[in-house]
Amino acid sequence: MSKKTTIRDVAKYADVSPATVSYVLNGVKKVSEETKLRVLQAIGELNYYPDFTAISLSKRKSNLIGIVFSLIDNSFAEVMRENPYYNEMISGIEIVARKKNFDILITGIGNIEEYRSWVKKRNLDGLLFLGLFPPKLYNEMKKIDIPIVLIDTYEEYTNVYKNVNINDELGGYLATKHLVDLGHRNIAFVATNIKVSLVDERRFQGYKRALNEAKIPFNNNLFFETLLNFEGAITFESGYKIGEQILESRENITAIVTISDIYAIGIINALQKHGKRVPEDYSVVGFDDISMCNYILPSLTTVKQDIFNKGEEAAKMLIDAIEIPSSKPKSIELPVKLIVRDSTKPL
Amino acid sequence: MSKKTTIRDVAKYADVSPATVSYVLNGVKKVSEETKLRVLQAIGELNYYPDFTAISLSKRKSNLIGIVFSLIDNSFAEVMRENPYYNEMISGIEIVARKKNFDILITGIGNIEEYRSWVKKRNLDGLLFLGLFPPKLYNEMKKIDIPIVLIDTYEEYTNVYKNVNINDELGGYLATKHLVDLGHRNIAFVATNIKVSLVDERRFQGYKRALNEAKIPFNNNLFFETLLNFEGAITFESGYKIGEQILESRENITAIVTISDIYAIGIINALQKHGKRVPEDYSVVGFDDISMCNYILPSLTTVKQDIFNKGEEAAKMLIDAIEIPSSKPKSIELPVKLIVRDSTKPL
DNA sequence: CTGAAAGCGCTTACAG
DNA sequence: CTGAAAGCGCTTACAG
Repeated sequence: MSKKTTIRDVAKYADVSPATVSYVLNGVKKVSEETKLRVLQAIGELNYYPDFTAISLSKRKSNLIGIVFSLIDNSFAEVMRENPYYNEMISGIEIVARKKNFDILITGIGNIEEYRSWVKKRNLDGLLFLGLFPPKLYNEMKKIDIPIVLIDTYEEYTNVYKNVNINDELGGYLATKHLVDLGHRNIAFVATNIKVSLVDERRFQGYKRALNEAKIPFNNNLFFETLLNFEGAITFESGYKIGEQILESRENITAIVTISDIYAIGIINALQKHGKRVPEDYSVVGFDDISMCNYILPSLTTVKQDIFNKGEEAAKMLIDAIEIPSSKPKSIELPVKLIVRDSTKPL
Repeated sequence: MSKKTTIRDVAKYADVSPATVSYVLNGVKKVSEETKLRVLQAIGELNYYPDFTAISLSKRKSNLIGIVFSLIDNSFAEVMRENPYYNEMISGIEIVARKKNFDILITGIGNIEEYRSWVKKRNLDGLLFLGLFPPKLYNEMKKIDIPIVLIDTYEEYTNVYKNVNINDELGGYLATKHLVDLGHRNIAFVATNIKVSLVDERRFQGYKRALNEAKIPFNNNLFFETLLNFEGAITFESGYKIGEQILESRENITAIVTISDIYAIGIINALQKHGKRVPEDYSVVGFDDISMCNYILPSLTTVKQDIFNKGEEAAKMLIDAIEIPSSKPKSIELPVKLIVRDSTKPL
């Protein structure tokens, strides 16, 4: 194996100093056209690629973005495993990161100590947080002086960090309004946990607004939560269990609003396995519009959000913040849209 | 913002040289118990975290593993987007990487030039390739002197690199045998492209072996391919289209073997939308056993592979190779298992 | 057992 | 417009 080509080799070859090579590489200072050409040619002939590690060390900038997942069982396994949601998001992030010459590092964070050491060790330029984290972590974040963009989080943190969200309240409203318009009155709402997930809380507000407008009183027996703490993932399995609870309910439920397509699919499966039909017996609305929605029977009515674009926007925001460090906290709110398919029908 | 704590600060605080701090950090050479204690304490009190960038530069080792996806449209978007397969795999990789103090960098590779510069720039310690790449890339790989583990690839490359696979031939055999045992004779086989994907080719061999054993002649009209080149992703959509082709077939097909659950689900959807029933009119077998298989109706009979474990094994193999560079090319073949659910029935 | 010094491959005031 | 030199934060022969 040959020795690595360094800036010094290029300098020697082009008969200039390493500093000059660095100048042309960085487009800094005025280097004469003639010299620049010689250097560029040397770079080409020697097949030279600058070493990012060295650049990071001397520039104090790594061109590395960390994507942080909340953890379960010491791996982001559970969170990502079933839900194509995260695939899409990461895809969006990656595409803009690469365009801007950043690489992405993915990790799950199990505890604060792990987080702290990880960020410090790697000299990350910026961080993207996906989803919900324990409050302690947000405090820890403040101590670390790099740009952070939060995705799918609300409330107190919003005022401190940048973030990108969708109009969750409207999403909950549209889903519910759709069912109300179809004549449904006993509409269940299925969330993870609205105390813990402010995203779900907003959607729940939208649900209540739609009921309110239709003069339908809120009935707490129609409200279902799947999780008790931060450690829950959205899985088909927990959707399925909620489906069974709905079957046991005495509230004469005819329609169901959920905060995730995964839940909706799990619920529908439970209903169908117990001999109920969708949408004849129950109308069901999902949330997200993952591609699968089109390929189950019945196809799933859902609130669409552009997850890929969410990833893109978050990455752009972060990279902007990295490049112009003065930028202030701000929020982007992306639109949502109701997609009507075959899992809902008039009562 | 306070200045970063360096090894020098620690050294000063503990009243030793930076070299000594480095020794205790690396557990190298014998440092006296007493000195070591002082250093450790200084590290704790100053809240010191070694800078990986600096370590990388001086050790010539980044503790970074690259996960490389094959690309479409300049992002790994399409490949990953619909298929939870990759989630699981990455989860498995991440969990062992983190345990061993490696971080993972994710990228898609659009062209060779991009690949080359990416690997060189980042001083990656090792590479994991997911899926299929153009032959040119394999040649390029050889030139770069770092450990590589290929996942889901076969043939000439196998002899050069390490890789982890499953017993694909057996998978194809088990799926087909199951249908044969149920009395089916006209069994379709759906692949991406067996010229391009040796994985699919092996499964196809298994399919033919099962037919052979049952004295059923191979009928080329029962063989369906979805892709024409390297650029295809496995999507519900292409499964759906194959489903429509199957409906149009005059071969009196009663059963279908596929190389992916995603295809199977797309196919079933097409069949159902056109008024056919599964398994009454068609028995369908998937491949992979993604979690969704349990939550569609009918639940999907499939060939299970442990994707998570595949990721773990690949990461272990790679890290071993990084730590003991002498290790030779080798292969791991993971088992497969038929999971019978409701999408298949006796003819 | 411990430390001074050179080096990893780049960047960047500073001087000319 | 160009270069010598110091520095980024570590590691590692080498010497003692």
